[in-house]
Amino acid sequence: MFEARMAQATVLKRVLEAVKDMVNEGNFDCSEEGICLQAMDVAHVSLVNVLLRGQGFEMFRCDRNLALGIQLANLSKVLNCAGKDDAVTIKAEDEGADTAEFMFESAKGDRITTFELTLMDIDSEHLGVPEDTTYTAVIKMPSNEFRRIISDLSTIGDTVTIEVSKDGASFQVAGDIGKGNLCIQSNTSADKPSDRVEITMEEPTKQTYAMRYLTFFTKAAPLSDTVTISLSPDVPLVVEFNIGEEVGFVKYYLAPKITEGDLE
Amino acid sequence: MFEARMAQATVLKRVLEAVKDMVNEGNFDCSEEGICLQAMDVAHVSLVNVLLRGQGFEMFRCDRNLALGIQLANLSKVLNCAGKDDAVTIKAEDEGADTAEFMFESAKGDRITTFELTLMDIDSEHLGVPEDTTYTAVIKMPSNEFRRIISDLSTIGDTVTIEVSKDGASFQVAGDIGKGNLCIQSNTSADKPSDRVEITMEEPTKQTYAMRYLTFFTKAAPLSDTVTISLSPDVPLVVEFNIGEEVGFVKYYLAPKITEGDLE
DNA sequence: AATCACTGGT
DNA sequence: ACCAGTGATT
Repeated sequence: MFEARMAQATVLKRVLEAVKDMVNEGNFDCSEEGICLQAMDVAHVSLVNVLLRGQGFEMFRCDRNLALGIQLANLSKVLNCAGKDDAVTIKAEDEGADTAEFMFESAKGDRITTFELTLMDIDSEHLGVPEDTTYTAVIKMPSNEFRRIISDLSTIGDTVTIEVSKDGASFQVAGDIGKGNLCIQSNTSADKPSDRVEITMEEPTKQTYAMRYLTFFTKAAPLSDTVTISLSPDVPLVVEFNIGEEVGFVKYYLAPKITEGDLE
Repeated sequence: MFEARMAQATVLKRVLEAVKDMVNEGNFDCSEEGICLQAMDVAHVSLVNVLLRGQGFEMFRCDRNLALGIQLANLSKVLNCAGKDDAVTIKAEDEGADTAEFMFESAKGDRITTFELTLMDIDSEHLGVPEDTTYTAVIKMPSNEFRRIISDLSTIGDTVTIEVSKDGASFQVAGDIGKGNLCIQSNTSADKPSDRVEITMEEPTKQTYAMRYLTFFTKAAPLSDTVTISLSPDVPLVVEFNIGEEVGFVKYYLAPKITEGDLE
């Protein structure tokens, strides 16, 4: 038996908003640790890794590990039926469950909605989620600022070069109408901690990425006030949004583009 | 070398909002006087004349006259990447520059964005901007009120007749669903000077104009609290928005429609 | 009043 | 997946 209750269904809703445009289907791997989803986008270019820890739930019970194979568009539809302040309870049988139940309860308890979502068998492709990598450059900034940067620059071109040097971090783009270059500096003294920008650099780093995927990644901004972007030469970029203090995270990975500079 | 810095990028942004729907491309003529843009709409029916005086800038340096040929949609895209309180600096080389640089600096100075916009050669068609004309009727009113009048009346018909007489100014429209007639009177005693309406009349004047272009003209309303509309029989109407005290202006010209009345 | 963020619709 | 309209916020 698997059963978990989350006070804020909107958290789950936002998680789905953060992945559904990129990934069609995935296994929600339930274990004592929590619920984990790892999947690649349709083009197998980028990877998303979601964890909702058991302790982030009001109630969490997982007798045996199980994988709930879900069409994300369907779950998203279901979650859109949750009210503003609804709590959500997820239930599934242990053995060969072919449905999962999602129950929404309004804050006042005067409305209960349940959905049974048909599960599917999904091959859990082996995904090489990079672990314990150290990065040569890390940028922490307000997630809305990151979203704005990507949205602005995407009007100019479809690849972005991120360069971290002692001068700060710069986002560079080139396209038909011209070039753009946006620089930000560390700002560790903003009034609100969530407005702060922290750029840490082991060594100067410059890599190029496909804008399209970074645009997908910014869909997770509503989950978190801040985002952390970690890069190193020739290894996948990580864009990480933490959920609550210890509730979980959404991490995206994206390999850099091979640029002419790399061939020299 | 041309270099100019304006404290409020939003002024430039609004100027572009005021012209880009009407005009596709134009030369920004830079001289010691300032930056001037004159262009006709795509149908060559109306004319827009923008001046940003050098003294309206925090810094203005123009060693030689030069014409920056710009696709207005592209510049508008770039300006939309400016933050709310950003300053903007425009730079171009003197000789055969094929790009212009637009640099935005956030108020706190912790974010700098630069764009290099590709320039193009644009034939400066000779535009007969009417000068030193005296008008038989002039209406000065709050720009939002003018915007509202045009927006309201445009739902009824596609031409508007403006009539200034000793009774005030009236805007008349006729269409399938009926007729509209909106009258305003001088009101020189409103608390806020910008709320005042001043109608001055040399002689009674009545002319008809295409609504479509007046609607374009109202896009400049965010630039100025007040608008001045000047008309005379059989010469182009002028709709003028001043920018700041002495920063510059946006003026639109539109020839009256030949109406049956004129043929009598 | 204007800008931004969010939601819902195409 | 994008856009536009609406609502909240400064």
